[in-house]
Amino acid sequence: MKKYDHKKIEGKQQKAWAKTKLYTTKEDTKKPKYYVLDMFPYPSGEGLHVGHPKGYIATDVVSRMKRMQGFSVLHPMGFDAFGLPAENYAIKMKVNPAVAVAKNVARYKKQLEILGFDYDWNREVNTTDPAFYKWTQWAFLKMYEKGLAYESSEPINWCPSCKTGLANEDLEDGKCERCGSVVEKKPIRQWVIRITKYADRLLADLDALDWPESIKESQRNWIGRSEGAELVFPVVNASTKHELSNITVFTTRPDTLYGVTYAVVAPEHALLTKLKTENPAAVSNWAEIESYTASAKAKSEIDRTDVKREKTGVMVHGVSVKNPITGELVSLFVADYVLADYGTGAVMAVPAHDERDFAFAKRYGLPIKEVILGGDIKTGAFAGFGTLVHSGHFSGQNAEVAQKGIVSEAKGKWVVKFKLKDWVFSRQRYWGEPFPIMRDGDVVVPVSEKDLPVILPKVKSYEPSGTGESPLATIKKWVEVKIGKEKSAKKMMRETNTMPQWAGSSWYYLRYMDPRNSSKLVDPKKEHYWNEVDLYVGGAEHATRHLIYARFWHKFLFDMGVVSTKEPFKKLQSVGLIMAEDGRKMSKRYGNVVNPDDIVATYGADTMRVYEMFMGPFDQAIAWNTQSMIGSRRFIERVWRLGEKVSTTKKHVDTPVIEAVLNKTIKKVTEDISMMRFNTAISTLMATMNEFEKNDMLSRGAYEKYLKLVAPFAPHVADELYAQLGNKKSIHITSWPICDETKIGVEKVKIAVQVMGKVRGVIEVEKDLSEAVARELALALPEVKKWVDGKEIVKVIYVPGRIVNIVVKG
RNA sequence: GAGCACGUGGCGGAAUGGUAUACGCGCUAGUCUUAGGAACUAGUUCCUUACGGAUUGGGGGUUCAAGUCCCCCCGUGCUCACCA
Repeated sequence: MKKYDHKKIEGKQQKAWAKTKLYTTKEDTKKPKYYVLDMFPYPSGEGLHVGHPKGYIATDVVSRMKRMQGFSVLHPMGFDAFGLPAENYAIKMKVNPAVAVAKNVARYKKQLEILGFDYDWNREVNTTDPAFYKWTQWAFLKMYEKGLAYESSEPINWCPSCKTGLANEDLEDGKCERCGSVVEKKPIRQWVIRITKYADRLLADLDALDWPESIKESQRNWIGRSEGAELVFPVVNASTKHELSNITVFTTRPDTLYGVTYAVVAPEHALLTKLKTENPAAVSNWAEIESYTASAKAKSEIDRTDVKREKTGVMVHGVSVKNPITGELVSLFVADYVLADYGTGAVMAVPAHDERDFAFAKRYGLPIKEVILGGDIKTGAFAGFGTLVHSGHFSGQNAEVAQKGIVSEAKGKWVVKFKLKDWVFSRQRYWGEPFPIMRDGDVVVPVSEKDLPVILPKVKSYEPSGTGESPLATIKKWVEVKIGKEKSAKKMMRETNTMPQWAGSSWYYLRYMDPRNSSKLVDPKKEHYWNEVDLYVGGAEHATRHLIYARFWHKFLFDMGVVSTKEPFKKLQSVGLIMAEDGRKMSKRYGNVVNPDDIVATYGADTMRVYEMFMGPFDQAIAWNTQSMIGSRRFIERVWRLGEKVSTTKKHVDTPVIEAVLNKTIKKVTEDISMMRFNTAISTLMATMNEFEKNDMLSRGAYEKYLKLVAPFAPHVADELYAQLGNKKSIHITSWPICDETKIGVEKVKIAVQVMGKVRGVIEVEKDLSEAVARELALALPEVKKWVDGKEIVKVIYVPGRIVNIVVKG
């Protein structure tokens, strides 16, 4: 037998697979389908490091097994390339983003190809391809038609360095996720998507998904549903008691209404401007108030929401607010611990039972009135539900029970609020999908469907202007559109903002089903065939951004009748990060990056694949260790050498022990791959190898079955060895072995004999041995006798195939 | 501060409530080799000369039996964080 030469084998097999179009996917209605999807990469200038392919290897393993199990498998790959990272990179390298992206994509593709994945490259998509983004624009157009996309000039997060507005989801600790700059609040005209309209569905449909609980929990947290009451507090002139206006507060604890000792509005609250215009004389300290609101607004989000900061605020002198249930007048404050964009921007303060109100009241010497017995404010933001006191005729009732009555008596209404904000959808940058929107003066005119796509023009200068307009605004030829041919034709102006990076990735998985369709986003027949994504694998960092946007986009398309499922991704699996050997993140900055090209050259793609699946539990973060990888290489070499032990005579029959081991391995490996427990699948294959090596000869049939189990992990060497046995067909399109349970059962098992729970001996018996015989055998063991003699046997527990436990007394 | 994970040899880790430490790395000894390495063979949780004992972050509990279930504490990681 020749020496194992990974370079030769891997090159040869990859060529053969391409030549025979082994992985070309078809909608085969005679087969069940399986759609397994990777989160497509964002091709950066640095190329892939060994951590990136971990998830791709996993989907490759699953897809190969599924194919062998008779499924028609869709396992596609594409590239997400619009947006800030590509654009900032292009600016830095002084090249056009389109050129940089094409180069990076080519490099990524090459790096992926040498790993021997079974992607059907005929279905490749790229979000920056006009044939693709035509449908991103189309969906936006439909959202606009349905009133889900609207223009707004509310202050939004603005990154001063990237010179663009950002969505809430794009922030990390109040900083720009891309460049780390502290984000400012700035009023910018922008397109916003009413994702909040889907908040309840996004929340409710989570329950049925087969996703990691932690990711579902993050989404619930992000959507942040809370039920509570809106209560109206009249605002009155403090001396005349004359009603000037009113504020609506939102509270989840209306049962504490009797404990309200003051009220607070956010610095941005409309009441202040309203009072200033309508009743300026009612308030005596405008200067103080205005200086406070101005400084609050000037603060960055990060400063303003710092929990450790002491709470500040200013009393609004001259006005009081009236408790809607007691008629009591309490003072009004402006304070920035109340957020303008949550609830109603105004709260009723109950310092006795709310931690934040308590801190504020203590600082400003405000009254604290207890209304719930046993409500310890130190235990959390809110008191528990105890018995009400000092609460009028509600006193003595359970607080939770009393809520309803209090709300109705205060003439409040029950409402549901969400933390989720509408999606700020425009960026003042060049490298993104243009909006299919024009303007005739102030009137918004959507581009008609037949004129899609609106192609992103080539520009000389694509640096951001910082003015709130994108660089597209400077291209007069593109911005001005003539409607009609005659000289008097109307001139319209194109929208010059572009869409955010997350637009294309919100629906790309649908395009793989029908990537070249120019008349439809996806053909309904194909959509019906592939249906939802059966398995989606990617990083947990997308929990609250991509995975929320994509679910929203999908639900919208469902409402439009474009897709037939309510949810896009049936099962989600997170992939754990691969860290560098030093335990830090792999980064050029630290100089600790391991390049897969080098690993493949030295050890081979099969070794790298096996190693990454063997390292540890798939969803756990783990440090790379090149030294440890040698074990995977040895394993492959042992599989290779095992070929020498394979019997050439057809008559060879395996021993019952070998048959049992093989069938158990088939069962375990099949289960483990299905459950993404790749590390134990491989350890089982290794243990099986140890058993095989103890034997003199192995039948060809047994070896072939074993090779099939190895094939998803090490596809090149498995196919090569399979061919060396004289097979003409690729191993990857043969059928997956099935476990023969009858071959497992006959085997004798070693079971432990315990005395008082401590193992004292072992007996080798038939699996279904009767209790009486087991007891007799166990008690006959000298090492057991030693511990039992002279003592009374209280009872004997026998679990067939597992254990005998003798309980003694004395 | 809240939520969610998690804590097992020198290291990565395995274990439907049923022989803890599978599998792999490393290490030790041996074979082969001019040598080194590679490869192969054997050994490798700890204490003890041995008999035996101890052991899954610490403490308690349930059970014939606990790494696994329950309670308390300590530690680590991730996510969210003034959401009324």
